[in-house]
Parts: sequence; structure tokens; C-alpha cells
Amino acid sequence: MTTSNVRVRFAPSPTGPLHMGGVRTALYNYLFARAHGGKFLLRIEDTDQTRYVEGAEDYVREALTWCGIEIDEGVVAGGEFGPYRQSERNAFYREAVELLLVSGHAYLAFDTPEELDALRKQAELDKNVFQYDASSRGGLKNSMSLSEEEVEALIENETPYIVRFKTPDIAEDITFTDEIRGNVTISSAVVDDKVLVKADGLPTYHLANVVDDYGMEISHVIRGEEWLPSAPLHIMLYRAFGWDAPKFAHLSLILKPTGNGKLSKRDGDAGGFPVFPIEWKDPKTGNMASGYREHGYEPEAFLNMLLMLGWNPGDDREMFTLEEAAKVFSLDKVVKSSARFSPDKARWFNEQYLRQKPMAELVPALIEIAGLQGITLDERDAGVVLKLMLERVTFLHEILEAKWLFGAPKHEDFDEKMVRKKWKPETAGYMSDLKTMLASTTLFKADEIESRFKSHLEEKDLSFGQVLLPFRLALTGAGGGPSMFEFAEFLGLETTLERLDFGTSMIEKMKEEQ
RNA sequence: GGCCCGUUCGUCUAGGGGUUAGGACGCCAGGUUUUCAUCCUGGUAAGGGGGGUUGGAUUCCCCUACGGGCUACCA
Repeated sequence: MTTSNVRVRFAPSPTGPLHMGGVRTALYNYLFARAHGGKFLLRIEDTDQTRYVEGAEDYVREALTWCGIEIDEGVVAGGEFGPYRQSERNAFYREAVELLLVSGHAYLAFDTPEELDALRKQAELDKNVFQYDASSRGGLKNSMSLSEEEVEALIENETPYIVRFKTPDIAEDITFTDEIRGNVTISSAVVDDKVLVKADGLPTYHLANVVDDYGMEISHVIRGEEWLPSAPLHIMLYRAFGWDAPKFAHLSLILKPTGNGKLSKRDGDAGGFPVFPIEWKDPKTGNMASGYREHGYEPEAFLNMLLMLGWNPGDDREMFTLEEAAKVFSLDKVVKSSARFSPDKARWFNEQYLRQKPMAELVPALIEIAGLQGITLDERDAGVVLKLMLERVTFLHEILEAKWLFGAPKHEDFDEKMVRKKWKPETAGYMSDLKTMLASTTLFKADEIESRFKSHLEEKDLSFGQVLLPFRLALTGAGGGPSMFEFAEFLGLETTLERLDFGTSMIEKMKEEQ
């Protein structure tokens, strides 16, 4: 399928930052569109003005951009089916709801929220459930129960009213084929007379969603599982309008790494991992919520991790670029059950991507983040540091935590335990001999240092452990790290000797204190 | 409570009526390495329970348990 009429949409509500589950939904939509040569649209569902959050729409776009998910059509991108912000589409909804009113598929309701609330509470007390539907609407204040004159009078008095969908009086089974789950059947009896238009004149999700998906010629609705129970309502709406319904695919949710429930916006920072793609600052409270970008994740790694959380290619591959995934993505390989998010796996993906990145990208990236911490690196040094450190870190910024790379270790930087275990009374003497040997090295290159070091040990009849580890300790303060010969070359002869002196005396002092 | 969806190693998953139930993460062990990592090799570990259907079920059906979702003039 190269040219097709596949059109899918990601339709977030600008009520706050998008969390990783939302990004996954966007990703699957995007991949599905790409796999079928279709279009991926971004629609903003901002029909609830009370929940509108400043900056949320920009956040969504920035997050998608960071991930590399490109929007073919929608807000900002534009397109012939606009506008793509529901708050700007009210004329469409008014027109649509008129159709339903005329055909008797919808009616006006005058009950106040308080009245309905009271009914719900009472029903609960009676161990019942109140549902606004065929069984109850006759006894409530609406255009189905009231006479035409009464209704007109209420409207005349500017009594607030809403529009409700009229579910069938006689229950019928609504069956549809979910592209992921197969046939799903739900009785119309369990869907209530949903509100289509609120008292403020704006549509609810259900109406806007159906009208827009139809109007924007959406072919496949790929959305979260939380919409599965209202899918029959949507089907009934399409029928009431006389429109062909799109195909549906409901994605399972992402669960918390531990414990129960779906991953929520609050799980992140408490659990030590982000739930948001990029950092979010709440405009009201000023609270910050961390993002994968700021944690140092490569966008490719973050996205690959999300991709594999609920989809697989049918074989053992698990590393995919967006382009590769777009070639093989299909809904029938989407897993039905919910997946628990694993921070460990996310880290692993980052390591994989970091290690396969070209130096041409890593060098400037390291120089930039080093600069933010006041560390000046030139290209040569950045390259060497990367070579030394890349396979020892999960995130690029972790390289900067090895402060000994950029300056002599301070007192508090020394690994006390290592010093206690590996620095013997005779060690300072070995270091002094080592210094003499190093000072006489004509070509201060790793290979040269290494071979001279080895013959030096032979000469003195010493082991690697007796000399090399203390050497590392003196220069870095740490018990582990990259090749000391390469590191020494990186420092240069002069700095190496300085650090050796400095470290030796520092450690000797520490030993006295112990 | 009602309705809907789901259930394979600790986690993500493959497969699918006959398999030593495969891979990945994690963890453990060994090897490589001056150390720490990387890398390599190996190991650990799984179809909730009960009924059917079948010559044979992890795979198909039912029940149950458990998990998740929905049940607003929110999306």
C-alpha cells in the first residue's frame, strides 16, 4: 500500500504535559500512517475551557519534535481539513447536533448538575446506579418528557440546557471489530444518554471526536484503552449521523514499574524516573516535572523503548530507528495486554544508542553540556574523553561526573575505601620510582608508557596491582576507570607528574589521619 | 456494584494443539581486561486455578481468580 487513504490523528487535550503513554499513542499513530503511506494529524481537543492549561499545546508540539515525530497536518502544520483546534470548530458541532436533534437522535435536557448529583447519591444509598437513559429519562427534565410548550418556555427563560444523545429504548448489542483486540460487543443498555453539548454550548469529547474524525476523513482511530467502553457510543453516533465509522484500535495502557495501576503523572519523580518526554513547569504552581530529555536520554532511545513497550516485529529484533519501524509496523503485532514500564530497560536502550552514535555528533554534544557546567573542552579533548568514557556511562552527562578528567581530585574525591585497602606503607616509594621512570619517557604515548611501565615492573619485581592501582588512585582518586596509559597520555607528561606528586602527598596525609 | 479488556520467566515479549516453551532487560557465574566498564560464554527463571473439547492442550471453549480500564455538563 503506497498511496492510501490512511489518515490517523493524535488528539491530545491541552490540560497539562503529555506523558509517555501519550507519546506512545502518538508514535503508534505516526508509524501506522508511515507504514501505509498515509497522513498523521495533530488535533487539539480543547473543548473543556475549564481545564485548559497555558503552554500545554506548545509542550505537545515540542515533545513530538524532540522525538522526531513529524506532523503532516494539524495545528501549525495546517491542512485542508482545518481548523485543527476544536475550540475553533464550534460551527461544525452546532450543525451536526442540529442534525441529531431533527432526526430525534438527541434531545435537550434541563436538569441541573446538582439535581443529577442528588439522584446519583440517592441511588448509591439504595445500592443502585443512576443512569440517564431510556429507563429514567421519562421522569427527568428534558425535551423527551416535557411538552413542547414547556420546553419552549424554559428556553425562553434562558434556562441552561444541554444536549444528550438518545440511546436506543430497546437494548441492542453493539459489535465492532477492534484492529488489535478483534470483535468487541457491548450492550447499548450500559451506555447512558451521554452529554453531547454542555451548558456552555461547547461539545463534549464524544461529539467533537466523531464529528471531527468524520470531517477530517480519519480512517483509523488509534487511541488508549480508556476509550474502549465508549466506543459503542461512538459507533451509535456514526450510525445516527448516517456516516461510515472509521476503524478502531485501542491500545493497552502503560502500567507503573511497581505496584498497581496505570502510570500516572505523579509516578515519575517519586519513582526516580521521568514520566514526561521533556521537562514541564506548571504555570500555576511553578512545580517542575522532569523529562527524559533533561535526564540525558537520546530521543531515539526513548522512542525505541516506547515502541517495544507493547509492540514487536514478530522476531527478535528490538533496535529500531523511526524509519525502520515505519517499514514494519502493524497493528496486529500490537500486544493486547498492558505493559509494565521498566526504567532499567530504558537505561539499556540509552546505552545502546549512545555507543553507536557517531563522534561527529557526540563531540559537540559533550562540549555543549560541559560548557553548561563551566567546563571548557576543545574538540580534541572531547574526543579523547569520549573514547575513554563512553562505554562506562548510561548518559552522556555522566562523563562530567568523573571530575578527575578535568582537574586533579580534591580531598573529598578520593575513594577512601580503596585508599585504605590498596595504599600500603611502601606505596609512596613505588610512586616515586614510577615518577622517575615516567619523567624519562621520551615519547609520552599510551603504547610507549605501557611498555615502559611493564619493563619497569619487571625490573623492580613488582606486580600490576602494587603499582598501577595506586597510580590510578593518585591521579584520579577512583578505584576504576579507563586505561591509565591512555589517561596519562591525555593528561600529558607534565600534568601526569604533577598529579602523581599531588595525589601521593594527599593520600599520605589521609593515611596519617586514619 | 455494573460493564468492558486482559493474564507465558521478576520485567518486556515470541510462538502457537505435538517445541528441550525462544529472545531481550535484570540478576548470577566464567572468560577477555592493569582496574571499572564494554565485549563474549554460560546459568537463573514462565503459560493463575478449575472444568471441558481432543488421542494430545500453554495454544480452542466455559467458569473462577487476579490485574487493568470505564462508569462527569473531563478528555
